Amino acid sequence: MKMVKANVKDIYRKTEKFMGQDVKISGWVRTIRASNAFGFIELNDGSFFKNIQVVFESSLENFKQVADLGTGSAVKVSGTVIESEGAKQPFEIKAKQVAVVGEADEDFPLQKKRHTFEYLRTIAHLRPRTNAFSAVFRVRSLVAYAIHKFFNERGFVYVHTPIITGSDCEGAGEMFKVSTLDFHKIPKTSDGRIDFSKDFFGKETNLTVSGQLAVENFCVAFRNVYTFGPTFRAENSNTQRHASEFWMIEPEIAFADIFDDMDLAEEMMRYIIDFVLENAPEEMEFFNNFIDKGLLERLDLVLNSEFARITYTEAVELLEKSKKQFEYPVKWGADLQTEHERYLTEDLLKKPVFVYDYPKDIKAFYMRLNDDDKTVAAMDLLVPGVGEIIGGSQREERYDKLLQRIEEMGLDKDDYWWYLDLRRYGTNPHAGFGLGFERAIMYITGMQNIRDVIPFPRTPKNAEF
RNA sequence: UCCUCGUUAGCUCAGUCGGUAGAGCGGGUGGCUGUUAACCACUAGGUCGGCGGUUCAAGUCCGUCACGAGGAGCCA
Repeated sequence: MKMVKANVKDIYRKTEKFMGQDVKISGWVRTIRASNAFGFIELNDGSFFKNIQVVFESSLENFKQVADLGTGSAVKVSGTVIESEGAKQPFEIKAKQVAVVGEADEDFPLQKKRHTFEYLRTIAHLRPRTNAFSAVFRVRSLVAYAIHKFFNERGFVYVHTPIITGSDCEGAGEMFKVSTLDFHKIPKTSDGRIDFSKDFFGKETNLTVSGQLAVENFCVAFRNVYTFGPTFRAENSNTQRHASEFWMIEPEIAFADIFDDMDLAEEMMRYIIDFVLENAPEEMEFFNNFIDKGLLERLDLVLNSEFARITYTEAVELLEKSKKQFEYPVKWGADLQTEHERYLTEDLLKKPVFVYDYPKDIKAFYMRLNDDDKTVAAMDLLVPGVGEIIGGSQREERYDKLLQRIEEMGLDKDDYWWYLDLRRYGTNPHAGFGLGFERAIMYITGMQNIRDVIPFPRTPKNAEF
C-alpha cells in the first residue's frame, strides 16, 4: 500500500478519506503511555489543536527506545489509520515504524498536568507546546487574518505608519527613546541639554505610541484606511491588561461622524467573533471548557444583539441612579473609573457598550468639540471581563477649533504643523478608533492576562526571550 | 508609581504553639496485553527567594531588598 504524507488536521477533517490508508506523519510527543507489550503516543504535529493517538507494539525493532521517550520528543511515524478501540478518540494510527528524530531531555519542563500561567511565562520558549497556548496563538493568528479580511472586503487601504516617530507629540503617554548616542558620552549643547543634532536622525526620536496622526494623512487620500502594527508605551503599568509592546488596529474613515465610527467598530467586532467561531471551533470549545465557562454563551449574545450606546452623561446618571457604593464617587466631569466601567458593562447592561460624548477636559486635543462646547465626540467600547477594548473619536476637522484646543492644552502648534495642514487642504469630517489587538484576543478567548496572549510579552522589568 | 498578598523538591502545594522538611505529580529502576493526567512497587531529589535582626533554637517572629501575582492609576 502506498504511504502518503499527511497532517493531523486533514485526518480529523477528512477522516473518511484516510480511514484504512497508510500515512506518514511527524510531530512532537505530548504524552506517552507504555506497557511491555504496546504503548500509546499522543502526537501533535503542529497542524491542528488536537493530538492524534499512535499505537505501537513490541514488534517494533526499537520498541524499548520508543517506549522510553519523554514528553516533547520529535518523531516520525508511518502506519495505518484505523478505528480506535479506545473510547476517547474515533481513530488512531497503528504504527509500522516510529523513527526517533530528536529526543527530549528528561528535564523537559512541561508535564502532562496543569501548570500555572505564571510558571509557563518563565518558560515562554516552550509554552506554545501546551494546549492553552496552542489554542491562544492559533486564534491570535486567525483574528489578525479576520481583521485584514474585514477591512479588505470593505475597500480599506492598509497603511504602514512609522514605528520610529520624529516627535513626541503623539500625546498618548511615555515613549521609548530611539537613539544611537553613546550613553556614556552624551553630547551636550552649550546650555547643557542633550544635543540631538548629533543623534542618528538629527533630532529626538521615539517608538510610536499610535499611528493615528500619521494615518489621518492617508485617510484624506484613500478615504478608508487602517493601520495594524506594533505600538509601544513606556508606562510603568502593572496590570493584566497592559503591555509595553502591543499591537493595535487603527481604522480612519473620511466623511464620517462618531456614529459611523461606532457602526464600524461594532460591525468589525461581530465579524471577527463570527470568523473565529467558524474557523477555530475546537479551540473555542477548549476555552469554553477550561478557561472561561460562559465564553461561548457570551459571544453568541454579542453576535445576536446590538451593542448598547449611551452618552457619558447618561452613563453618569445610570451610575448615580444605581445607588451602588463605589470606592470613587461618580461625578460629571471626572473620568469613569475602572469600577464604574465594569459595573456598566458587566452588571447593568451585561453586554458591550459604547460610551460617547465625554467632557472635553478629560480627552485628547484632536477630538471634535460638540455644539454644547462642553463635550467632545469621543467613544470607548467597554466589554465584560476586559473593560476598555476600543477608544476612538470623531476628529476635529475645523482648523480654528483645533488650533484653539492645541493652545488650550498647552501644546506647541509648531509640533503639529502637518497635522494642522490637513485642516487647510480639503478638510472633512472624519473619525477613527484604536482597537487593542491583545485585548480583543483576551475578550474572544476568555484569557485573563495580556501576558498570556502575546508570544513573548514585554512588561516593566520583563524582556526575557 | 501606590495598596494588598505571595516566594518551601523540577512542577503544584502542605508544614499546627518557634524545636533542624512532607505529599502528589514529574525523573530514575522494575512490573503490567487497549491506555486516556494509565496503573503497581521501589528510589533519588531541599542554601525553605537574598541579606540582616530577635531567640538556647527561625521555613515559622521582625526589618530590608529582589522577584511574582491581584487591585488602583495611565490606556488599547
